[in-house]
Amino acid sequence: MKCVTEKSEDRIREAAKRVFLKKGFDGTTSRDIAKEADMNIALTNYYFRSKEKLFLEVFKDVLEEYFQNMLTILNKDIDIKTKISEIIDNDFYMMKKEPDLVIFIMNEIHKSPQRLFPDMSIFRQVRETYLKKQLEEGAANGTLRPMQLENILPLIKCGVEFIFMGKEIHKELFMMTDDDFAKYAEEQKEHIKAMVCNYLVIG
Amino acid sequence: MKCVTEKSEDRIREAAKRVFLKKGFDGTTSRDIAKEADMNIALTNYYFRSKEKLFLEVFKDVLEEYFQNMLTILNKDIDIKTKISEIIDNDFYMMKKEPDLVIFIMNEIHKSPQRLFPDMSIFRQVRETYLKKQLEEGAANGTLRPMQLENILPLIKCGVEFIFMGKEIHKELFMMTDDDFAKYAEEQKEHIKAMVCNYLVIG
DNA sequence: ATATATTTTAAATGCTTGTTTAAATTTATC
DNA sequence: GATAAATTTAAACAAGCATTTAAAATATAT
Repeated sequence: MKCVTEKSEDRIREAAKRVFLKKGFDGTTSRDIAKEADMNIALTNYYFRSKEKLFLEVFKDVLEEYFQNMLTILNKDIDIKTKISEIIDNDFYMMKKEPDLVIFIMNEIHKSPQRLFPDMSIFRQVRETYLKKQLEEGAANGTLRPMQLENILPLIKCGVEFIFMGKEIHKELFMMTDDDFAKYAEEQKEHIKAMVCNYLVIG
Repeated sequence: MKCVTEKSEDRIREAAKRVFLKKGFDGTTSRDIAKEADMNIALTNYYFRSKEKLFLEVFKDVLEEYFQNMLTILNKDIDIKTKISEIIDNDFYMMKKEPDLVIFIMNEIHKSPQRLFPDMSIFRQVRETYLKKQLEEGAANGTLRPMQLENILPLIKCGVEFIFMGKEIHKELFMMTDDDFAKYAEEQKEHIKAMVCNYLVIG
C-alpha cells in the first residue's frame, strides 16, 4: 500500500536500503527492491539509472550512519573513560537497532573496496577528532598508555561488533537462545569497557 | 590446464572453495566454479547434484578449518598467558593465509544461519576444551578473574579478526598502504595479547 | 577383444536477471 | 481547459542463470 505523502524516489531508496542490508548487493534483485517499495520494476532505473548506482547511493548513506554517532562522541569534551563507555554503549545500541549494518559494510567493502570509496570525507573527520588530542595529552602527562587513534579505536569497537556480527554462530556455538544472547551481550559489553579502560588508563 | 593426478570431484571442490570464499554464495555462479576448475559446467552437477549441495560441503570444511587449529591450542597443557598468545598468533597466521575465510563464514551464517548448521560436532569440541578447566581452576584459586569460556574467547579472537576482516576500510580510514597495514597489524596483535592477559590474569 | 560402466562433452532446457521501450496516466503550466 | 512535462505502467529485451539431456569418449571388467 503506497504512502502518498512520500516521494517515489525516497520510497525506492529506503526499500533498497532495507533489502541491500539484508541480502547484500549480489543477493538482491531489482525486482526485490521494487516489491519492497511496492512500485513498478521500471521505476528503480527511472530514478537511479541502474542497480549499481542505487547501491552506491545507499552504501554512502549506510557508511555515514555507521560513523556519525561515534564521531559526535569522539568530539565530546568528556573524560576518556566516559568516552570509551559511551562509544561502546552507542555501538551496542546500533547493533541492536540495525543488526545487518556492520556485517553488510564489512562484507561489501571486502568484496570490492575500490568501487566503494569515492569521496568519503567522513574518514577525515574520524581521523581528526578531539579524542586524538586527548590521547596525545594523556600520553604526554603519563595518565594514558601511549597509543595512536588507529590502535585504540578498533580495540574499543571490535568487541561489541564482533559478537553481534557473529550472533548466530555464537548462539549455536555456546547453545544460547535469543534471550540468553541478550544477557550474554550485556555482560560482554561491561567486560569490554573494563578491559579497554584498564589497558589504556594508567593507575 | 588439467592436473591428471587429481580426481575431478576434488578439483571441483577445491575450485569451488576458492571461488565461494572470494565471491560468496550469491556472487558465485556454477560457471565461475567450472571455469576455475577448468572443467565442463555439467560436471559440477554430475558430482554434487547442485550448487547448493556443493556449497554446503565446502562450507562444512571451511568451518572446520576455522576451528581446528584453535581447538588444538585450547587443549594444550600450557599456562594461560602462553595459550592466549598462541591463539592470537594462530588467528593472525590464519587471517594472513586465508584473508577471506572469516568474513565469508560470518556473512554466510548471518544471511542464512538455519541452513548451515546440520551436525557441527566441532562446536561441542570447542565447548569442552582444557581451557575451560583452566578457567575454572584459576577462578577458584584466585589467579584468574572469574570468566566463562564464552566471555573470554571472543575477547581473544575479536581483535585480530576484526582488523583483518575490515582491512580495506582500516587502510582507507587511517590512510595506510599494504605495508603500513602489515606493521600496524603486528602492533595491534601485541596490544591485544597484553590487554586480554592483563584483564584475565590477576596480579 | 568385447561388453559394460563411468566420465566428459556440447547443446538445450526453462527461468530469472538488469534494463529498456513505448504507451498510458497523472501532474504541472499557461 | 488545453498543452506540455513528469510519472507510472505492462510488456518486452537480450543475457546469464542453474540444471538437464543425450550422445561421445574413456576406462573397466570379462
